[in-house]
Amino acid sequence: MTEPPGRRERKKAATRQKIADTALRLFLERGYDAVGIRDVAAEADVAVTTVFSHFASKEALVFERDHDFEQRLTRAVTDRPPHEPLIPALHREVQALVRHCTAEGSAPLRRMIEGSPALREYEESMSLRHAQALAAALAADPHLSRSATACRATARFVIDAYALACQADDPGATADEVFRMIQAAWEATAP
Amino acid sequence: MTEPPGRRERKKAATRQKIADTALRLFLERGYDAVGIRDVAAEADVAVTTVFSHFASKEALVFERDHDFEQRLTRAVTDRPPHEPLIPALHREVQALVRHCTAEGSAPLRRMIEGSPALREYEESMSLRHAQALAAALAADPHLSRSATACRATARFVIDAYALACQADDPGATADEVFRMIQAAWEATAP
DNA sequence: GAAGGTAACCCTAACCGTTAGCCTTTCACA
DNA sequence: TGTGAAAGGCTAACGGTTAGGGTTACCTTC
Repeated sequence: MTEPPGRRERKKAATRQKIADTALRLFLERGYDAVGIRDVAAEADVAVTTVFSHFASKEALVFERDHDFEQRLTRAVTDRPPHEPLIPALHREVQALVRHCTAEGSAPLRRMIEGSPALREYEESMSLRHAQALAAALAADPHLSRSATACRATARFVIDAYALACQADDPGATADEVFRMIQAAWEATAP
Repeated sequence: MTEPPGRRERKKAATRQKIADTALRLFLERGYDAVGIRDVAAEADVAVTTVFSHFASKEALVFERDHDFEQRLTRAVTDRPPHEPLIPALHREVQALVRHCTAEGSAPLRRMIEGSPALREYEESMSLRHAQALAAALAADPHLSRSATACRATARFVIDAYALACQADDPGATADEVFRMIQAAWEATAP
């Protein structure tokens, strides 16, 4: 993953990283709204067009590492031991993700996101994509012969659990409680 | 509600309506992305600033009548007969809302919304607000002594049911199926 | 190792949604 | 009738985003 696949791609990755690091630093220093794309570009010493060739939007600069999220959720489904029940596997993974997102170091970032309507909206739309990916993973699992609707609903419920837990006072307990509900909902779909 | 409370307010309402009608017509004629705010303002014969004094954003022009939505959901909770079970009441209301949204005349509008990422994202963020209002209504109901987490989760599940049903091939059956899951989830939270 | 192709990057200028500042008209109410 | 305020208008600008067109640096192939 970190091996050199050619100078060109290494330079590209370095540029991307420099932009992301600079952006996050400026956002945290001065506030998201107070920093313009032109500021980020200038500070990272690249052109504005270069920023947008690496990131689809200003908001995307903040959520650089969210590829993980989707993959971790779907892998919690696809990579679980055979015959391991689905919901506890998802529960465990969500708990880990919630801990990651409510960890000490993430507090300023979290506060920034909650403070910006644009960022909250963007995060919401990411959640929708994650739910769709998770629904696809559920539908593809041969051990779970559930309807497409049941898969889609369960996927959204799991994303809801994550979102609720991240904002809750006691994230762990909240995730536990919501997953009790999800477990019951899932069992109600048994064929 | 439709009585004349003074000329000024009538004129204001007329302006607002004219803007909304013009916008929707132009959007459907030429496509959402192909119509600018300046076009809408010119065609409605008002200033751009007037458009934004009536609507918070371009997307809001499309969802003019969504105040209904939130109120209908919360009223399905607050106005239901005493001791009527919660979930069937919500189920019935969601079915009605889904029928409304998948009716014949709504097809072009629906297609337009689905075709624009900006509109989809906006609708998502509206959903979040609706879920919060519904969660508040659930938490306030004296007959349902459930935890705040249970209320919030159930509210999101209900919104999920609506969203899934609106996009499904068979909206009615989809809502039924998801509400069977919600019923089970809700029962699992009984104190 | 030289030649050609192309990916990454730069610059300029613009588009579009949105807002600020300030002015004019029109209504409500004393 | 006069006065304050709300609704609306005009102009200019800001900030995210993109198009167009050029330059450099890397990879490939001979």
